[in-house]
Formats: sequence, structure tokens, C-alpha cells
Amino acid sequence: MSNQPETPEKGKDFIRQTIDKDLESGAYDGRVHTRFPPEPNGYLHIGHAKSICLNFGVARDYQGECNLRFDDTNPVKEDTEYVDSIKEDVTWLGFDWEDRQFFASDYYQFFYDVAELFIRMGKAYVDHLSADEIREYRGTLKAPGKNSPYRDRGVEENLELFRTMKGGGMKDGECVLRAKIDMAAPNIVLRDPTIYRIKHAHHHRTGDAWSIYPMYDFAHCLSDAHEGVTHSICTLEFENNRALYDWVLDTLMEGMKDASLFAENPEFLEFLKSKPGFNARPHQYEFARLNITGTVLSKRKLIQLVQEGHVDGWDDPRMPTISGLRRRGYTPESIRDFCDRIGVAKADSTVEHALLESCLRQDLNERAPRYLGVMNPLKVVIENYPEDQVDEFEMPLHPEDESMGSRVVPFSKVIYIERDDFMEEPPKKFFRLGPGREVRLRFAYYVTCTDVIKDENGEIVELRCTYDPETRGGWSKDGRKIKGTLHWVSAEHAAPAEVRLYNSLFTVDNPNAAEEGKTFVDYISPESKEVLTECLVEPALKEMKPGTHFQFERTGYFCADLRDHTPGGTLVFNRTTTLRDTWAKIQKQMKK
RNA sequence: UGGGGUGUAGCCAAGUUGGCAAGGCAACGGGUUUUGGUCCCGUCAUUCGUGGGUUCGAGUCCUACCACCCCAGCCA
Repeated sequence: MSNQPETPEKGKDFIRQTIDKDLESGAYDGRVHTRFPPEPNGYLHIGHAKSICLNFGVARDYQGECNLRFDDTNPVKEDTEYVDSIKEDVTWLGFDWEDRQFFASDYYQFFYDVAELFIRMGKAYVDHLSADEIREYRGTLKAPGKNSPYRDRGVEENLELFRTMKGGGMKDGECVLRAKIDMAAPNIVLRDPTIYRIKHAHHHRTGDAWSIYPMYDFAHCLSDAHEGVTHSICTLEFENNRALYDWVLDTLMEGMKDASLFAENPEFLEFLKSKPGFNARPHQYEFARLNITGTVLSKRKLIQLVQEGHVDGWDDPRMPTISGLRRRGYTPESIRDFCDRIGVAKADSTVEHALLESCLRQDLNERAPRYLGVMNPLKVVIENYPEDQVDEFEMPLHPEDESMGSRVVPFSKVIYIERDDFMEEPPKKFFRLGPGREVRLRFAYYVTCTDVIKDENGEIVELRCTYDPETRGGWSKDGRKIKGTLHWVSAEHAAPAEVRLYNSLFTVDNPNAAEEGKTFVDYISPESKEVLTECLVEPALKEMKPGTHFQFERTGYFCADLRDHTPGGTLVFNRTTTLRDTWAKIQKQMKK
């Protein structure tokens, strides 16, 4: 990966600007340390890719480090299936956390020790109010809350209760540990937030060792500091939580000043002092999460699509998940380029899907080898071509990159062309094949249509043509102008293939904004997936490896399916995206 | 008693000591082309949410408004 910014003159995003200032002022002794902190409760999607590129990108740009940390503080939602997929996706995107793979659950004992410290400091208490009561006592957005009757329990009582919670001696929901801050705080996050709750649940890593689990706000900042993270980057919806992030860390650092609080546990104080993160603490910065037109990017909605069977799993090529994009044929390079181009800012925004496609096409145009494949075959017999003759044409795999080499494509008397490339009554701007017209067969010959054969329903079933032997290779000495060039396959040599055409999953730009009585699933497009089973492709594709990217000339970019394609067996190709199609654009304009 | 944020072109987004509105995508013209692809050239903000003010000069400073987003989980 290049360390050179693509456009050096482009202004840095606000996070990098902040880091520049920190570096200038000597903060963190010049260290830059970030982390990507997914909760292992779902698959990663392209919104996560933005965060991954930011966090790992910042570390790369400043010769710092970026940790992979699984934020697993809620055992009922999390599973190892997700940690495996997350690791695979981050790696596939091209990032490396080296030996810094962590879990919040690695720090459970540490969190617990901090909680006891807070109790000793009089900064936390066990509350026996029910969940409903806590909500009532919290007040509203505009009205202050009121103190819990348990708020002023003594340190010893709190300690004993908290230890009972930990020891499993209480039922789920019986009580919680709360931070003692301010029930009248204008920021609701600060109204004595819950920091520990009781859950007798099996954790994917710690098993049944714990019956209490810390809340995000308590665990996250402590994890950051524990790992020596300097810049903790998250999305906008956590802006309000920053006050609590700061409170927890500042309270801990305040506590570190009083050695008497550590009388029972002096080595804990030493441990804290030895960690840079508890001396120069991390700070949180928030950026706007990614939205893209024509798709949904919320975990809840993505799960719903999978569970209700609207798509064929997390890696369905229509899904905006990393695994879905991968299977669709997106490259990591194109996704990284996209993340670079959209920028990082604080304004809520929705990026047009066209930008993602543009990044994709730019990358694939450079690297995808070209092949010939016919989606909807129309038989063509070349009447003056010798019965048993087979021509072999050597065709370049890439028109602008000779180093990619070439392949040989056989040609014979009976070929297939694309049905859309023939019109019996062509309009003015159509310059493909029609009765009496001459076109070029790519890298082969010029052919002229002499006859159209139809079945009893009037359906065109076959074309008769003649070819000009003087145009071998697809070029004529006499300088004859040929407007159209068609792709083709030799009937005798072609391989059958299944091609899956994918379009936008939704019919509207913003499926999230559903009308009265509808939800986003009501906007799923019936045309999002179309399976073509009668396709014919050139023989070179028979041995293609799953996951290979290529272009069917004049049709689009494709990818051999990761699951269903077998070299030498069933050929299955996914359409990653179409080529830019000015003919389609002209057709649209003509309809108007 | 509400608090926290954000408004620059159709979509992203630079713009940081006030000095004459980057770039990308899209769109639209034109050229090249054995892919209606690619590539190349050109057009696309007299104005920065709105109104006042300060100043020789304001997207940048002051002020008053407006719009949108987030927050009342024992989710993250």
C-alpha cells in the first residue's frame, strides 16, 4: 500500500488535523495509537470499512499502531462466528493488526477493579431500583431526574453488595452498579449511568466465569486507556457519550492520586501508573457514519434481510456487507479508494452509489482481463464460411496493457451473438447488426446480415450472414468504415455458463424513509437478481478460478462465484457491475 | 432544564492568521477508439442555511434567527 497521499494538496480531515496539533504540542510523547472496535454481533459492512480505513489509515500515515479490539461486553448478543468473519474481512480489506488482537473481555478483571475503586471513592453505588424505576427517576430530555433512594449507601455496603453481584448471588436485574454523577445533568448520559449489570449468561470467551458485565461507556474508555490508545475514533451518535468517556477516565486518574484507596490492592495502583494511557489519557473524536443511496447500512436491517430470507445470506452479492461485496466482485482496492474519496467529516451525509461504482470501474478497468461471453445467445450461420474450418484468433487480454498477454479464441461457421445486438428495424442511432448491415465481429471478421429466420410465432431464431475473408482480424485494408463491433462465441467451442445479474436491492434511493405503513423491505426490487442459465462463453473461461475478476467485453465486469463456480465444471459468474452504457442512455432519451 | 452536533453545487468535500470559492462523483458538449468501454479536452458556485453588523475587504469575526441529526437501554 502506498504511503503517499493521492492528492497531496488535499486538506487533511479534522481528525488528522487534531493529531497534527497533538504532535506539535508533544502530547502522548509523539505516539499515535488507534483501534477498530467492532462488537462481534454481526457481519462487517461498508460503513465499517470507512472506520477501518480511517483507523488503520491514520496509524499508517503517522507510523503509529492500530489495534483490532472486539467490544464484547454483552454476552447475549455476541458470538465467535462473528469474530472470525470480522477478522477475515479486515484482512481482506488489506489491513494488519499484527499481534494486537484484543477483546474487551480480556479486561474484565481490570474493569472490576476500577469499579471497586470507584465505589471506594464514593463515585459508584449499587442501586436496587428496577429498570422501570430507573427510567422514571432519570427524568426527561427537558426535566431533571431525581436521586435514587439507594444513592447514598455507604462504601462498605456498596462493596459488599457489588461483591455479591459478582459472586453470582443475585438474580438478573435485581440491581445494578451506577456511577454517581449528577441526576440533574443536562446531558442525560451523565444522570448516574449504569456501569454494571447482572447477566447469568454464557460468554463466548469467558464462559460462565462472570455473572456481571460492564456497560459500553464504562468498558470502552478503559479499554482504550489500557491499550495505550491515543485517539479513539467513533461515530457521531456517541458525541453525548464523550462526557462520560472523559468522566470515567478523569475519575480514575483522580483516584490514582490517593494511595489510601489502594490499601487492599497496591499492585493495582502500580499497574495503573505503569500504563501510559492512565497518565496521558485517550480522547474521543466523532465522525459522520457512512450512508449510501439505494442501500441500508444498519446492523438491525441487515440482520432482518438475512433472517427473513430477502437475500441469500450475509454474503449475498446484493448485500453491502464486506463479504457480500467480495462475492459480488468488488476489490479491496476499490473499497479503500472509495473510503479515501468520501472523506471524513462531521456533517450527516449520504454518498451516491455512483461514486462507489466509479471507484470499482476505475480499478477493474485497469486490472480485469477481457473475455467474450454472450448473455442471451442468437444463432448466426455464416453461409460462405467453409463447413469444417476453424480460425484461431489471438486476442489481447487487455487493450491498454500488453503485459497481461493474450489468449486464443476459436471461430467457426456457426456462432452466437447477443440478441440485443440485432434489430430487424433499427432506429437511426443503432449501429449494430440489422438486415443488410455490415458489422465487425470483434477481432474476427466483418459480417453482413443476409437473412432473418423466424419461428411460427414470429420470434427471431437465427440469422444468416456472409463474411468477408479479407477482413481477417477485424480490419479492412480498404478503410471501410464500420460503426459496430459485436462480441461473439463459436457454437462448437463455447462453454455453457450461468450468469447472475445483480442490480440495486432497492427501488428507491432511501429505503430508510418508508412511507406510512411501509418498511424498508417493501422497497426491495424484484429485479435485484436475475439468473441467466443459457449463456455461452469463450473456452478460456472453463478453467477460471473462483473469485477471478474479468470483463465480458461490452457487457460488464464479472467475477467467478466464490461458492458455486467450479473450474472445469459448472461455470457461474456474477455481474459485479455493468460498463458505462451510453447506448442505454441514448435509448432512454429516445423514449422521452 | 434541556443538552450535544451539523449546514459550501445534484452528491461527497477542501477552505484554520479575514485577501478574491480546491478536488472527486454525477450531468452536459467535443475529440480519439477493433468494447456505444477506456482515454483526452471543455462546460458546470458572482456565492457559502437566512437576516443584520464589524471591515477597504467576510465562507472565515460578531449577532439574531432558521433547518436538519443525536440523546431519556440493565444495547453498542
